[in-house]
This record gives sequence, structure tokens and C-alpha cells, in this order.
Amino acid sequence: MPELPEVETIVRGLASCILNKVIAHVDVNLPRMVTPAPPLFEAMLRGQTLRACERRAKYIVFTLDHGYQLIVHLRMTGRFMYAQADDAAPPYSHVHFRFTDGTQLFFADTRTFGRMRIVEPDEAWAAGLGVEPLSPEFTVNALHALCKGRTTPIKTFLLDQRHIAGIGNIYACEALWQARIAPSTPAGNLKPAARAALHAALQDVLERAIHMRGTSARDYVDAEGLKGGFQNVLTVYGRHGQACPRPRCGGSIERSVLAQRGTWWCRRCQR
DNA sequence: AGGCGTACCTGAGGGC
DNA sequence: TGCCCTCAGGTACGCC
Repeated sequence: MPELPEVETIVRGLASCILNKVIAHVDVNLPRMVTPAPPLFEAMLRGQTLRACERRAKYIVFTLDHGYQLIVHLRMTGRFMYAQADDAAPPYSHVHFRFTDGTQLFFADTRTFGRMRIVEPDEAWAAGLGVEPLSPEFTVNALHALCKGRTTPIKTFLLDQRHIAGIGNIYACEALWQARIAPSTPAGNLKPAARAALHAALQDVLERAIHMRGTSARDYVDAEGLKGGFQNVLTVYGRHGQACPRPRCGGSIERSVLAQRGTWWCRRCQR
């Protein structure tokens, strides 16, 4: 389901709903989703206050009183749902939190790929993640250094979270279209102008998507059940056979497969 | 080291 | 109607 803009939207919504609430009770219905295994997982959360709710890449990071953190990855269909005291559990609810004021937080996930993990205060759980694409550290020069010498297709490179962390299939396709770069171009072969265009396109696409509260291509809704709006302005993702939206291009969007992922692009203006 | 294929799951949608 | 196939916003792991 979610890439950086969707996770950012979820985190902002959660922060407004649950910050400083005290966890009264936790129930895990699908043990393989959580680490450590229940019942320790529940015990480590019970009685804790949620002191922070932040995003790193596509991860949601809750900081607890005792300094441990709860790290959540939604993978494809994971979803947080904030609910009032007497609301029933949604379908596919696998982890249930109840706060001392009676309100609830459900973690629902149709495909059950989502994962939650409690990490120690000084644990380097994010050590393998690349740079945040909207941070000051992500400069054109930084992008150059990361791409240098790589033969892997630029789209595959963008999806690799060890280099830049937070971009997924939708925004990789959209940014490459905006920068007029063919998805199969070897990352190390990008000319300086193309690298600069890609850098600008990535930041622009991600910022616009956050502003529109993410993309609801199929399932995605935020913690309050609201859909995003970016699906209404997608240029290429999922638009196989349609005309390229670039003025006077005249090409049409095709779908190919790169790194086992659907890839939408315009052969005419992306080179 | 880096790139590729497969595995993990369920549901939606298209073709026949 | 219903069966069968493909596809889906992601990552981990094993193999070369």
C-alpha cells in the first residue's frame, strides 16, 4: 500500500489522535506479525505512554516511555484505524490497542505482510536504510555519488531502500516521467542534467503527494479512514494505453516489467 | 558486491 | 455462474 507520502500522512494523523495516550491493553491475533513474540510483545507495551509518532522511510516509529520504540512497516495492505471506545474491530484486524481513555487503535492487514517490532533505545534498526529524499542531505551531488558506476536500471535503483529510502513503485514511475528518463537507463549512465532533473522531480512529486495526503490507488486510507487525492493527478502509473499527458508529446503510456514490478512510462518523451 | 528470482498472502478483475 | 489466470502501493532471502 504505502510509500513515503502515505506513511507521512498516516503518521501526522496518528500523532493528532493518539499522542500521549496510555496503552491499557494490547491483543495480537497473528503472532508472526510481531517481534518479540506474544505475550512479551503485549507486556512490553502495556502501561506505556506514546511519546512520539514519527516516520523514517516507510516505517512508522512510536517512542514509548521506557525509551523502547515500536517500529511498524505496513508493507502492501497494512492499515492503522483509530476508533472510538465502542467501535467494532474492522475486517482483518490482527493487532488491537486499547488506551486508558477507552479509544482504540486497530492494525488491519488483508495480505498480512505488515510487521511490528519493538526495538531497544539504542538499537540501530535503520542502519541499512538510505537517505531521506526530502532531507537536506539528499542533494544532487548525493544522488550522483549513489548512482555512480551502477549498471542497475534507474527505476530498480530508486526502489532499493538502501540507497534512497521511501520511494515505491508509484512515485518512482511518476518521478521518472516528470524527469523524462527511461526507467531502464543504467543508473550510472545518467547525464548531469538528467540527474538534476530526477532529483528535482523526486522532491516535487513526493512533496505534492504529501500535500494531497497520498495516493489511493486501491485500498489506501489514512488512520482516520480518509482517502488521498494524488491518484487524481497521476501521469503514468496504471495508465497503460492512455495518451502521454505531456503537452504536444503525442506518445502513449506503455507498461513493461522491471525488477518484477509493473512499470508505466512513455517511450516517446522518456529517454 | 550486486543483481535476479522467488516467497510471503488475499482479493479484485478480466477472459473464456 | 464460475473457474483460472494475472496483478497489486513491499521487502527478505537464497543463489549465482
